[in-house]
Amino acid sequence: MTHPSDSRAYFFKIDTTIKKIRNVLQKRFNESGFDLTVDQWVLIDHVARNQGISQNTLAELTTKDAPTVTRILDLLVKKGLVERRMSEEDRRKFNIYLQPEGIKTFETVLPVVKEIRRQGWGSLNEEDYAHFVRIMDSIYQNFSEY
Amino acid sequence: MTHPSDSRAYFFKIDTTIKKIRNVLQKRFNESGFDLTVDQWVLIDHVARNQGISQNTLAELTTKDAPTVTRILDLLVKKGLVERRMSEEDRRKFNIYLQPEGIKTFETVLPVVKEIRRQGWGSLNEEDYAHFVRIMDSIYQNFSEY
DNA sequence: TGGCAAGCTTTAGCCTGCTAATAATTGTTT
DNA sequence: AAACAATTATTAGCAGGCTAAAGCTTGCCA
Repeated sequence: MTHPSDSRAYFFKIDTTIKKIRNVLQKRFNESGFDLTVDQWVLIDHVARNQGISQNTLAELTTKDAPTVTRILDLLVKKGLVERRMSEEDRRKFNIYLQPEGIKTFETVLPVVKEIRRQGWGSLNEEDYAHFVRIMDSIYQNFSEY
Repeated sequence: MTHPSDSRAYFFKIDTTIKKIRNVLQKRFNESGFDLTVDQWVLIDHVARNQGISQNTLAELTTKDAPTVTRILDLLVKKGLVERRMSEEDRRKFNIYLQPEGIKTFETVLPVVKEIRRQGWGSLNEEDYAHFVRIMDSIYQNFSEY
């Protein structure tokens, strides 16, 4: 291999790693009795930190597309974790709020997620993190034209 | 942030990066008139390099699950790119082969994929690649118990 | 003011990822 | 040899990612 990019390895490695992370999260959720998918958690996490956020902004922050946000919110509403309120200023928008049950879920799940994050990072250090961020951002930027 | 793992940043960054890569690949496929999804390409790539491979092995190599491999192969067979042949030694297995049309597709698409790999890696160097591999493998290993 | 473009959300349709269950075949064990 | 376990692939069902198109609402502009 003359240059790293000649191998499919780096696409594959990223793909494999994120799959692993998602699997571990989901399994831990299931073991813990959380009736929640990883992506449902991602939305809850963002809503908890941005009560009243619009679906649009939610989509931007999570890099999910609008239809996906709609569907995940449908499920969360059905579970009673989240509420859509018509925006006062702009009737095209919904403001999304956690219901009491959603707040409870957030507070219950967050420590578990944090623990998994720590476990995944393991003994990697600040310098590794700097490398990681620099490399991932670089790849992203190299595709910024798209 | 006292420790990198306290932030959701690294899960998110990996997720965002792989999404970006997939989007770029798919758009370039579409622009180039390839009637092919990224995951269909991944299977073609592996079959091209391992003619006669079983679906099971294909699943392992691509870290896809068996049902997904079944469905993607169904599509590739329908497109006439790939062929399932019953295994002689073990009638539970299929051996997968590229059809002439599939070989043509492989040879046409490969240069485009290579170009995108190079573009994504940009001016990152061998040392960066070593960091990248070490960090991603480390994360994966930290979850190896699962 | 009336019309038209732009923005927010939803719907529909396809593809992929995951689990659980099933069918068919092979391997093992007694 | 017969029963049982393991392996390979498929089917079904739910969830999420993507695009395209539609319905409302808002903003702009003539």
